[in-house]
Amino acid sequence: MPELPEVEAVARTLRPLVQSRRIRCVHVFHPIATKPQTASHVARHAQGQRILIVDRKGKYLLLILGHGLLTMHFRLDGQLLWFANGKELLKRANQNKSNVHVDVALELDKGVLGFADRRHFGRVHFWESGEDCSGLSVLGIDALSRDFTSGQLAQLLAASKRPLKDFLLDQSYVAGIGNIYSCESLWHARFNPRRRANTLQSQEARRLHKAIVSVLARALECCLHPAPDFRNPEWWFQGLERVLRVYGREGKPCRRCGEPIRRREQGGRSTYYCGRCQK
DNA sequence: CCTGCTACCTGATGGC
DNA sequence: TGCCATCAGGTAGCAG
Repeated sequence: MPELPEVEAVARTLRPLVQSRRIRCVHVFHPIATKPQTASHVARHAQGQRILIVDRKGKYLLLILGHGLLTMHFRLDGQLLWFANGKELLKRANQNKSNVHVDVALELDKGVLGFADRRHFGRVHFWESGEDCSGLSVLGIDALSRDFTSGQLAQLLAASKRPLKDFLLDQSYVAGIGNIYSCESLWHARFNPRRRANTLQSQEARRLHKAIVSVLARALECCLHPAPDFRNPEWWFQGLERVLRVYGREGKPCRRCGEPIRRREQGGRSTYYCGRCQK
């Protein structure tokens, strides 16, 4: 569940389920999911605490506890699951037959929250303070926050010589944009992904800002309708293809000018763009 | 400091 | 069918 809109939809859906619940017990089925922290570190510190706030920063989901916080990062494929109680968790999770994979589970005073990622890229960590989490403290302006204005974006762009695509993927400038929505934003704003950030005029920065905000807003709407269904281990975001204009459309005609969409490796990732109308 | 590359993992898909 | 290569929405760590 990768980029900002997906994590935001998860945070909003999760909030009423866990806010002000107490964590009775932490089960770490696959300790790789807490690396480099140990399973017992996470379990010991989280157990017995109340979840005060469910928050999101960039692509991080935060559970603010009475003391310290849990961070969850889904990387490429991580997801949340929900079980009625500990009994149901143990019956269904990680049994050969059931095929329900769970890496970490928080048994609450009502219900069980599971964190699952078969690929084991995703992570659950405990921190005394958010500042201790390097991935969190390095984040720039959150793309959904009020602070993300076109003026702020213009300033950041002016200070970077990197290609726009790389700039947008770097979470320390603007947090939350990933491979899909960077492609989408650049397509909407009609910028070539290789264009250098500091070559944008202020008018152009405004155009990019508008594209990012509208792309993320539309994706968030899509992610919320229907909302994630944590009870169904098969759940995933539906209908994103509907809102995507360029990502994954290699060879298909550009929806603006008809030119075949190209795919190119940039920064080790696939970038989709129109060679004719993105300048 | 900045930038670019690789490793980290598993599963789905498509060509032969 | 089976086997192999390629691809996947992300980031940490390291070398230059």
